[in-house]
Amino acid sequence: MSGRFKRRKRDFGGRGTKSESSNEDIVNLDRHPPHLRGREIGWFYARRNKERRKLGLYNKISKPLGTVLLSENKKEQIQQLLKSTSTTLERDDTAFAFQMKFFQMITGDIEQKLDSAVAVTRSEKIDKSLFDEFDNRKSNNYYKTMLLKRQKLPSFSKKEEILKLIDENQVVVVSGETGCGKTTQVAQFILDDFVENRKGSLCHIICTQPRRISAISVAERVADERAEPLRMGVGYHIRLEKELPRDKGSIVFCTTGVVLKQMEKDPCLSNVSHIILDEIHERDIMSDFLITLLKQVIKKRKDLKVILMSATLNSEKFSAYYDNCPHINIPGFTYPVQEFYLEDVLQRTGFKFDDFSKARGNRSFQARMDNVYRNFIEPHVRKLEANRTYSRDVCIQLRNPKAEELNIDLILALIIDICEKEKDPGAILVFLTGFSHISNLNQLMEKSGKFPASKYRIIPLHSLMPTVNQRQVFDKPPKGVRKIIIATNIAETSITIDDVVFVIDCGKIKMTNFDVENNCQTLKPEWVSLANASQRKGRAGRVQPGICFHLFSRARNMTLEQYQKPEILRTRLENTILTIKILQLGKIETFLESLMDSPEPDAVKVSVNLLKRLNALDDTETLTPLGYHLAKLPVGPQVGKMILLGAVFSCLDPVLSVAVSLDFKDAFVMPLGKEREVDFKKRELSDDNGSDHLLLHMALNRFENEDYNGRKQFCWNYFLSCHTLTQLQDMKKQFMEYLYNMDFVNSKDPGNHKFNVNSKNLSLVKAVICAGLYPNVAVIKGKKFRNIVHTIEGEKAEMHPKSVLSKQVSFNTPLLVYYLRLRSTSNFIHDATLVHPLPLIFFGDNYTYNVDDSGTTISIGNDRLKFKCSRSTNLLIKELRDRLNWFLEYKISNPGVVDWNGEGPDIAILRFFSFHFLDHLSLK
DNA sequence: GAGCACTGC
Repeated sequence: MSGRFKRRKRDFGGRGTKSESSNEDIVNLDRHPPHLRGREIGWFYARRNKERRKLGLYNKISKPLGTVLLSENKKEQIQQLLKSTSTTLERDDTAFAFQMKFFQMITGDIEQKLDSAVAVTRSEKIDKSLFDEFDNRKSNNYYKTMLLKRQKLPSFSKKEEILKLIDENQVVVVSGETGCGKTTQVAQFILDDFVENRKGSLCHIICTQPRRISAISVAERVADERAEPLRMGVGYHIRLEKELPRDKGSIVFCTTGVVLKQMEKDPCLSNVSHIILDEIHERDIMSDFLITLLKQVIKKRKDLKVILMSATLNSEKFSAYYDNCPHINIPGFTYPVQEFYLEDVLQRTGFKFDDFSKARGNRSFQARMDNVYRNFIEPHVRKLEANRTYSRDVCIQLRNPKAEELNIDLILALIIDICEKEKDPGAILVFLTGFSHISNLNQLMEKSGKFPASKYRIIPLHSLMPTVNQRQVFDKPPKGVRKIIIATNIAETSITIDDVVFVIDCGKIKMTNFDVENNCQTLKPEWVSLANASQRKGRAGRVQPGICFHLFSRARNMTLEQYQKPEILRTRLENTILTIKILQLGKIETFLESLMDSPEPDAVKVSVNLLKRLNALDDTETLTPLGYHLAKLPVGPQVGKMILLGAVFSCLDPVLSVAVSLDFKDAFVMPLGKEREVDFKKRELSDDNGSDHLLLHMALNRFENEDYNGRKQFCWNYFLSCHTLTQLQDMKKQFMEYLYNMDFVNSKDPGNHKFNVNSKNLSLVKAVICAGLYPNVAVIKGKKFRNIVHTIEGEKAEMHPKSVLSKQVSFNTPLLVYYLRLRSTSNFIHDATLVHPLPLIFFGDNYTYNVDDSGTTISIGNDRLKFKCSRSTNLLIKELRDRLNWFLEYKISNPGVVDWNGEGPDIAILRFFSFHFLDHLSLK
């Protein structure tokens, strides 16, 4: 048995994969091939340089970044330490015991677990009490009035048909537009039917919702309709908040993620009789995942009923996916909304675009695109000309390529026009793409002088603006005052404003995508889908007939996609892959191929490779002990690793603050026009510590240490959202629960001193952040920081202006780690922490060294980061690094609270590492 | 010099 768990040469960071290039021949050529002409030559060099950068051949990363120096005194200390700890780190027996336990946890598959599924059990006593309760309620006056209202909903007329279909089939698709009442009624139909037939104890319904707010509000609504408080027959369960109803004879509204997490423990969904998946047409990852997973579950649980609910458009797709299961459509009810398009708006306002020939960026490219547009629009304009429904001017404007760009002046003209001509005093809701457009329009409206406060209430609405939580969005304004809301697509689903009568839809939406080739996320405006356009339109008809203006032509409307791309095709897949693994769904590719829409194999490969590099998956794509823990934590793998190391290094509180802020969202708000002030306050709070991540810690830490009034004041002073900070605080507590269940901590208070021995040691906290975020490393390019950095993948990137580092001018290290790189208007790194070389040398993967005439060169991460040092320094660092990584791997495989006051030799290494080393290493 | 929107026992 000895040697089975021998100290391995592997890094804690895991093995890496060699970078590959399909263009090696190009990279190696010095000059372009002679047959190329003109622009082709330029493209050749651009492409070559990009490839070279990716291979690390063409930037300063290829050279050593400096020399690592250790003082003689320090060397002496390390030698002592190595001597004193050399014999004690092999603990084969305990490690092996854990391995066996772990092996049992990760092998096996979901089929086995499903085999043990049992049907929901019946209790006649409960059946009777539920029946009596229901019978009593029928004479309750409030219930009766609510019932009258419910009976007016279109879904009520289909009640018997829906029940019959569900009774006769295991899977049913119910489709219907907003207003048909399917979300609130279908679950009640089922429950009431069971109760009335004296089998209420057999009924426990889960209904999933894609958003937290809808889960709560639907639950409250349904409980109200049943004239009972929450937690009797109706409840909800979302992350961090739950009001659960009784076990039997009840309905729970959950977010999809909650159900998926529950299925990690109980894939059979024991005790559940019906699962309703609502809003599945939105195609978010979690419901796509659940739809596929349920396909396996229902094979073994024949008594479990699945009801898929979607919008009407495309609902056949879901039915087809479930072997053409029966499908019922409920007609919707909303007030009629008249739709107008760009040509109508131009006619109405007489608006004229700028001359399109004015230079806009890359001229030749633009000229080509302009031509494409003119060819596209010409047939449509010809038709309009023939019909003579629109003026000559309108046709001229439609031919202008600028007609396809988002034009704030046009929107302003339209708003003014509505305000002048439309007698109805209803609110106007404008859909824009983002912060800058909202800000611009707001300014233009102010400057125009046509919107005095006495007659208009203008409300910008964006997730980063404090207005989101304010009442004024929903309040009906006084008589004679018109409300104008300028919003992002937050007003499409998340925020519902009832008194809207006019909608202006700019036709664009910002979408994230995952660019596999460049291994980065993108955020770019795109045309809306028909589903978006119709959702936006629907916002005008909630209380009375309305009008919707789409700012694109009818010709463009014909080309729009029906739906947005499913989320699973637009995002990184690390979390999805970990979920597949923890649910024991077998081979990653096989499961992903069985989804309704499968991600590209390359996208899967990129994510699998990162997970291997993080040492979460081994070469056979099996979870490692680290991977097992990461899959249990509801965060991305890098943030999860950071949390685990925060526990081991006893700096848990600050690391948790950073982790939850990165994974959820930071708490900073951005009132319109206060951008500079916010930046200033952020820098003040960050105290020049060279880290956006520590800033997140500072914000939460200061908040937690204040009393109620102090918190309010603090949030006000530093542009922070009290609500978000409280949520973050709750999330920290939730992670303590997880860590407690995993045995990494033995109490649930994140501030407990036992887990925060080193929390004031910010160098150590930074090192833990670095260990988590690796391999997201970048090198600052010049001596003077001009915001330009190179990632170690060889991508050129720019520091995002919101980062505190974007204003910093001098640096004591050329290295930084980051969480998010997002390509929007530029390739931006959104957040960063400056790090010294040593944490990278210790936590990076693929440590190698090379000795030649010029001395010793250490390199990290497949030769992407190089440092010079003396021979003896290299040997010491290497040995210390091996010990540390071995110990960390041991700790992860054998979770337990690290006793920092203990005298064990392993503690000696951790203590040495955290107290004596991190900032004392100089780089020349 | 810039920030679509969601979500996790």
